[in-house]
Amino acid sequence: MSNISDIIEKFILDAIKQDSEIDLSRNELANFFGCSPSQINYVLSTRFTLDRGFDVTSQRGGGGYIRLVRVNEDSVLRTVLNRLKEPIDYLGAKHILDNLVYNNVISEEESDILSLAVSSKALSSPINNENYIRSQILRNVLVNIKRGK
Amino acid sequence: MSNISDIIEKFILDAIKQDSEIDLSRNELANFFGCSPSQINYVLSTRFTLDRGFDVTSQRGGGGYIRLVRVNEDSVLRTVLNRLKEPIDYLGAKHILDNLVYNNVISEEESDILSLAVSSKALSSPINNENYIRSQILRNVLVNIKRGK
DNA sequence: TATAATAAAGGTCAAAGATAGTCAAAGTGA
DNA sequence: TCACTTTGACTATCTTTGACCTTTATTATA
Repeated sequence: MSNISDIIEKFILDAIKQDSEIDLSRNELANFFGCSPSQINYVLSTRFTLDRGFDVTSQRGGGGYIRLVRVNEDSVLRTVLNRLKEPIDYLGAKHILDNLVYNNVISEEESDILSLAVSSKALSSPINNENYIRSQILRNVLVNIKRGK
Repeated sequence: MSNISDIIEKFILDAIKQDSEIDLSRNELANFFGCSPSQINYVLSTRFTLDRGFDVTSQRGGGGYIRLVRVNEDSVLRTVLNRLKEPIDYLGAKHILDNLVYNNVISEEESDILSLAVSSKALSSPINNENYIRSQILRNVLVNIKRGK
């Protein structure tokens, strides 16, 4: 039970008990616990996952940080998230969105935007390039959102 | 966190909150914040871009200045759609979304959703499969959507 | 007055610094 | 053995600085 990862996990869990969002310094933590910095990544990636209700973002460079956010868990949402571990086609996604609107998890406007964002037109791409797909999604949403208003 | 660039950014944002156009002195600013003058250029070029709705002009020589202007609302969407003909990284997208919110083209909620939808986490993918990316996007959005501000 | 020198801005870019991320290999314990 | 942990070398990203460059205004001088 006394492996460093568990100890670090407890430490972080304790820190995020009060606030639902905290900023960590990878190097400071590693230093504090006398471990390698990548150990912090290990702890985060094995214990602070989406499945367990955590979201991690970070920034490098001077003043960099690791931001940990505790995510809300709702039973409808949990079911949906489970389904979304698998690939899903547009129609399936649409059904899920309708369902979420019905259950007041998201609003109709939010659903509209999301369905544009995940339409085939937005996502089908000859090349697997993140930046390329990103601009395609935004373009698709923005072009169509104007029509709707 | 505490990197000077963020602090300077806040300072300038605050200054331009009242007037939609301000003149800055590079040297004075650098002096005030105790940083190198070129740091000011760094802040301007990374944070006060056209994508974010700012236009920067300047004059050298005695009595020189840096003029910051918020761009005209009408041209915003056109500029953005034009920009989106090219691939775009996450930070660029975020800037565009902020700008669209500022100009009332989309709401803050819509921006929040979209920025989750096009985050690196949502889009980075080992395989170029539409359905796979779709579920990833939705998952990423839904997991984070409930954190009320 | 016209021109040349100097001063007073701001611009550029590459290197150094400061973080964080990745991945594979080695270690550990049930 | 096998899964989990730990480490370190290498990579990626963002920030900060400084040396050198360009432009413009002002002052000195022929």
